[in-house]
This record gives sequence, structure tokens and C-alpha cells, in this order.
Amino acid sequence: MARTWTVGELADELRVTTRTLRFYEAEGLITPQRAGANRVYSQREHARLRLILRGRRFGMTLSECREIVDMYDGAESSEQRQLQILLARLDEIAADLRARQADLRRTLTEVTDVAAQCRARLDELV
Amino acid sequence: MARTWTVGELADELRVTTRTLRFYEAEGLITPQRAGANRVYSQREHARLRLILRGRRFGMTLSECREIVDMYDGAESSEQRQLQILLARLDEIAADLRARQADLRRTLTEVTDVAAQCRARLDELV
DNA sequence: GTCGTACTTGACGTTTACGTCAACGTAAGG
DNA sequence: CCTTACGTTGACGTAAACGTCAAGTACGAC
Repeated sequence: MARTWTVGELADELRVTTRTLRFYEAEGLITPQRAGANRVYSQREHARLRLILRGRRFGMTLSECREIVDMYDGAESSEQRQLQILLARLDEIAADLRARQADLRRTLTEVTDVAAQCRARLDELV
Repeated sequence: MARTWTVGELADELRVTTRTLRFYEAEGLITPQRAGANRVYSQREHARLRLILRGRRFGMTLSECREIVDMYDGAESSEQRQLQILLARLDEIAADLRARQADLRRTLTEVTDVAAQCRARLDELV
């Protein structure tokens, strides 16, 4: 039996509110099953949500997040044309991520430089 | 003579609108000089803005951006207590950035994996 | 049987980060 | 002198991403 979650459980685990999970559903980012009226989240939703939340941490909008998670499904498509479009988009995204990496590296260098300056100033004051 | 910019020039160069620059000023993120009523942006503002916009690309809020750019000024402070606080905060930020790097690396790996899957599927279809 | 807890939908509120007028001043060009 | 281009402030609008009630349902514990 695969693990499932209620809203509350999943919200707790992912450190978001239940409101957020319902909102994401209303936006079509996730589509949990139902047990009567209650939502039942499966591994699939769990995985998608982790991707979405990671995207959000990088400042992506929800629709950008949606685009990405939807691609994970699309990769099993069998239509050549679809796959080609998908692949092109994935390469774009990868390029963007690499640019961000470089950007992040620069930022980190700058921050550590300022910290080093700070330490130098502190040493002078001794 | 150090280079200066008008709102329009700087907005064009940084690829934002003049509205954005005025908004940032209203929020206290930058404080351009004036030539009469007109704003005059110097290297200082130019540098701060580049930092701010980079922060924004990483999903930071404007107040988080403000905190960071203000630190670059604070590093020249001469009060020991101030410097220690600043340094502690900088180390926190650096740690956060490193976490983001790892996160970004994972994301990139996943994206390239999906792309590889795609390519495999495409090869099968030949 | 009612108390507490967790779930439901729906509606409205809120913050952030600007966009979009409106109404006006000013300096250069034809 | 008039237009055009750029600048100014001020006020209001807006999209995104939730927060915050309200009102109701369902279920196990006591």
C-alpha cells in the first residue's frame, strides 16, 4: 500500500498551510483524490509539491512552477513533436538555471568578501 | 568626472521602468541626488540597484534586498558591536546562499535527467 | 449526546511590487 | 510660438499568493 496524506498531514510535513494546498489545487497545480469530500494526497502530489515549493524558493511564479512539474509528466509522452518541443524548453530552463548558478556564485563571493572586510576591521580594532 | 544617469537612462540600462526606480526610492532603497527637481543617479545608486535587482531575481523581497545592500555600507562602520552583529548576519546569509546552491544543483540535475529521458524516448521513436 | 478535532466550501481581506493614468513643469528643436 | 521629449508628484488600479474568517459536515472520545 502506497503512503497517502490528509491535507493537514501533508501541510505539516511540507511546512505550508492547508490553505496553500487548497489554493494550489484550485490553480490546477495538484489534483488529489477524494475520500468522500476529503482530499487524499498520494506520492504523486507529494513529489509535485516538493518541486513546486522548490521553484517558489527560487522566486518562480506558480505558473512557471506548473510548467515545470507538468513537464515531468510530458516526458513520457509518445508524440515526437511534443517531445521535441518539451526538450527544447527543458534546454532553455537548464540554461537559465546555469545562469542563476553563476549569479549565485558571484553573490556568494561578494558576501564573503564583505564578511572578510568586516573581520579585517574587527582585527584592527583589537 | 564620475558618470551619472537620469531616471530614463538608468531604467533603460537596468531594464526596469522609471516607475520602479521611483518606487525603490520611495521605499528608501536608493537615495539619488537632485539637479533641481530631477533625479541624478551616481555610481553608488547604480551599484546598489544591481545588487537589489539580483536579489529580486532570486526571489528576495525588497526589504530583504534592503538589508543586504545596507550591509555593504555597514562594513565600513567602526563600532565593534555593530561589526560583530553584521558579521554574524553575513555568515547566516552565506550559509543560506550555499544551501540555495545545493538546491539549485539538484534542480539542474533533475532537469537534465528529464531531458535525457526525453532524448531517449525520441531515439526509440526513430 | 455533545465535545473536540479535522475536514469542507466560499467569500472577502491583505501584502508586495509595481502599472497606469492625470496634471503639470522644462528644455531643445523647427 | 508650438510641439516633442523627458522629467516631476500624486492617486488609484492590479496581479499574485496566500491569510482569515464564516458556516457547515463528519467522526471518534468521553
